[in-house]
Amino acid sequence: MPSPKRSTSYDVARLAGVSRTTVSLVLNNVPNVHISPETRQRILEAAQQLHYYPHASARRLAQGKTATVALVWHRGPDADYRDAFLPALLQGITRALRAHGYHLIFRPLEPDEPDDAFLELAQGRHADGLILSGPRADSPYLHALHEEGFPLVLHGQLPDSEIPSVDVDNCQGARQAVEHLIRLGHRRIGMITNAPLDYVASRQRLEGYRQTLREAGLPVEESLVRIGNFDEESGYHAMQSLLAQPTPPTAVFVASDMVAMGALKAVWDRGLRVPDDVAIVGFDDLAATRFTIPPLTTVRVPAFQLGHETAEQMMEIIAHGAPAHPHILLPTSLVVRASCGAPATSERR
Amino acid sequence: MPSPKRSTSYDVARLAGVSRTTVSLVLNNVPNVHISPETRQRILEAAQQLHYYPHASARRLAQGKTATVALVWHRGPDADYRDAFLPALLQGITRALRAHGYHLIFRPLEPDEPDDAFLELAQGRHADGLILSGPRADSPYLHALHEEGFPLVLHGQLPDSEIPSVDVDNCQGARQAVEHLIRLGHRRIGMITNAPLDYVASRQRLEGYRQTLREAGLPVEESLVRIGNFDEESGYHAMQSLLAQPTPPTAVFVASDMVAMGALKAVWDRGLRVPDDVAIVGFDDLAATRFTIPPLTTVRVPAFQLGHETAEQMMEIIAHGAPAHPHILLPTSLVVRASCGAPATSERR
DNA sequence: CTGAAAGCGCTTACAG
DNA sequence: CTGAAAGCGCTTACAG
Repeated sequence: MPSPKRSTSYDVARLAGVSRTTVSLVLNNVPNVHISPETRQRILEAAQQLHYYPHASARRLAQGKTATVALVWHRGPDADYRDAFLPALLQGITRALRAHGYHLIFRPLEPDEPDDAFLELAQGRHADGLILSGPRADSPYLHALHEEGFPLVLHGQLPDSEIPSVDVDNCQGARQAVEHLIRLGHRRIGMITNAPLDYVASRQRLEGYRQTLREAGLPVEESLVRIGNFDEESGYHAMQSLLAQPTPPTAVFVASDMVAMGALKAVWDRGLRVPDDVAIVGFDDLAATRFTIPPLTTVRVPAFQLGHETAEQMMEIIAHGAPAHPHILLPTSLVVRASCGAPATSERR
Repeated sequence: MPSPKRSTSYDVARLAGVSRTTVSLVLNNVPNVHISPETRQRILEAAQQLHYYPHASARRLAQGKTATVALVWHRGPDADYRDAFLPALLQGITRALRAHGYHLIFRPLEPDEPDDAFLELAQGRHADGLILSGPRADSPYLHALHEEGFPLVLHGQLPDSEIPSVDVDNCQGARQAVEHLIRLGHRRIGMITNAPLDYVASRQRLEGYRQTLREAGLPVEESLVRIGNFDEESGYHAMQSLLAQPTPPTAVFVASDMVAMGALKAVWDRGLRVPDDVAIVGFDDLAATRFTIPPLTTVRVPAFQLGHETAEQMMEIIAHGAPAHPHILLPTSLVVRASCGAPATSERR
């Protein structure tokens, strides 16, 4: 059964004895338009009585904007990892958008979809702007869209891209982890990356690790670095390989919690103990890190703030064109638990 | 700078030398309308040459539908718990919607928002249907919306509600957990609920536990039941209380993984061992359960399928009105790890 | 097989 | 301070 006929602004105008113009002006609270309080009141009452709600599609067409932003969520080999941040990120994004009266379209991009499948959202003007999370590369489509002036914000980074972006400060995060280990007295500190080095975050975390060693006057030995690949298994093998050396590291910075869980297991399986034989610091602060043995010291990624800041960036672009600060990096923080062997602040189980 | 002027169906019509009607017919592939292949071809080429994409807002207004569904995500005291399922659920929903050409609006409802804040989506026709996840109660608003014939699907259940729903079979899940413990030889099996009993899922899981004991000829003792409250702390206290009894249970079904993690800790802190002194089976199959000590045997909730089925339910309602099966329950499955003490299939660390 | 015209329900200069 | 009219860009009976 069709729903009872919706009332239109015309119905409200007739009932209130005014024109549709006036109805629109009043209901939208248009500023600098003085309308007598009585008229205003009459219109408000009529609208209420008729259960009138402006039709979104009609508004959008007339206004030429959708008051909607879309989040394009790339699913890659790091899907599990990124999914862990999705809820907090979404909360940050939607909270910020709501404050500006915007809605969010969520659009995951499956691995089997063409890389430009999300363009439809922009070309068909389903949204006024696109937040792109985890794009693989700066495709020509993306570039063209940006050149056209269509509002775009990257969550994450693309090398040499002019598209505004918001990301976590990967280099700083790595520094916090490594500085902490140095402060605890470690001199032979290894690293397992979160992912292959064609990922920007991977390179940045590695660079942060190297910088910190250098500044502390410690040697940077390539033999202490292994490349992780998102999952526990990669961490397991990487740690095995590190421990198999003649002089293994006494501490390892693993740039991903997921990878770190595999690394933890590798230490155990070799009959060694964390943190006594090998100290470990992770990256991300996933929920599960509180339940590992021992609980994992890690670098916290502020997912909610990332979402919030990304959406605010978008709002600024929609309102004023280019943003004041096109490339934003959010600070990380170290969460000290037991796996690093810092006794004072650890949360031992 | 404003983007270069978009071309309209009028531009395409002119370039192809036809009317806008024909353009629309061709581009939308309207069936049972025969148009000469040459004309068709000419229109397609014109559209491509002009980079023409139909304007979504105009289409929506003309067609009277948005091809959009909104997911209303209630954030309550169980926010952390539900967030764990969000990524897989979203993937299930969007995958199903996409197959029908629909988009998804994600709309979290914060605790401080009025309970009917989501109505705006329906009243303003921002979407053609609403998926409500975790509504607290069958509010009059909800009822009115449903009476009007507006497409509504519940993810979860509301007692005595006529609104179509999709949920996991909580009772079956509880049975699988308890039957497994009985099969392992346990006779004194306790239970800690996932939440207070005003939550439907809580009541159903408790009922499944009781039924299973009864059918196995085991006594149903209220002294072996405790009420959990979503978080680890509640599980910690509940388990303490169970163990403090003269004859504590040898196994406990904890109807939530999060609560079960607290319960695990309580067992350890009392100097007992899992599963040797107390066997534990959880519920949900959260990612973290693989990292607890020992890894948790648990009842798997099929989050992706829940999302997929919910969206399919919505599509059916939008297409044909009332669905054939208004209340759908999806099956759970037992994931055997180490905490239950079943040696054969355990995944010991 | 194709076109002229009305309509979807708003907003917004433009007059008065 | 308020209204008549045009316009947003499509789709869809209705004719021919």
